Amino acid sequence: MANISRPSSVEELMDRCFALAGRTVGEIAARHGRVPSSLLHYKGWFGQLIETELGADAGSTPVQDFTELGIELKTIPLDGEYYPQETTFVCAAPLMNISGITYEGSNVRNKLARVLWVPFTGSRDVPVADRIIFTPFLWSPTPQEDLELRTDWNEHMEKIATGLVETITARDGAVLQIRPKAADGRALTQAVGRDGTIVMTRPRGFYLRKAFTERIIDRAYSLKRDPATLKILS
DNA sequence: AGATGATCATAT
DNA sequence: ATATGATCATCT
Repeated sequence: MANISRPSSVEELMDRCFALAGRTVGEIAARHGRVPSSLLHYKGWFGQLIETELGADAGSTPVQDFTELGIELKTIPLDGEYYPQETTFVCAAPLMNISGITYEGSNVRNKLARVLWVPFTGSRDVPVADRIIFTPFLWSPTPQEDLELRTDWNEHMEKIATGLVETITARDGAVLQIRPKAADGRALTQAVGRDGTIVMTRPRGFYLRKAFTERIIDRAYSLKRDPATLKILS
């Protein structure tokens, strides 16, 4: 596989995106090696494939995928009716040394400031190689969406700051939830405890609820779940 | 059926 | 262990 350079402009990045639109994963992956039959053991495979195709080179460093362009890349699987099939991981939830952190300066705000969404077929009954890449699009939170995110973020961080991490469940947060994010259930990390002490707990991450990303998809594609308008996806 | 909690791969 | 990339699968 030849290396693909970083796109030097948003236009160049989007041109590469449009070249992927409507094509199958099998076609795109042909020059990258074999396509897994299931994503069970390769959960991030598609995301990494698209990163490579678009010229992202951040690797596992903690920066945006396209730093110079200020853009974060997110692939999102859609089910048979074009609804998000999974929640979207945003970033790890800080559980220590959080005094002074504000929503404005948070990782959540930064990551979601400008996102390049790459929707694709997520249905498990469709072979990975046959899945379709829909038209990618750029998104930034509307003032309303930013407020929704801020509200949830503040609520979650207030609990974390006061030693209530363990009381947070995935049911909390209207659009932004907190769930475990680790290799397995044995992974532990430090967190603020009840009396300001340090306790060990499971690492957590911020995730966007499907109802939230569904609105984003709807807006981008002007979707009203009307079969007649679905063709624009491919 | 859909959401919550758990888990999978790789690099550093 | 933490960062990146996420989806799986059990439970309600």
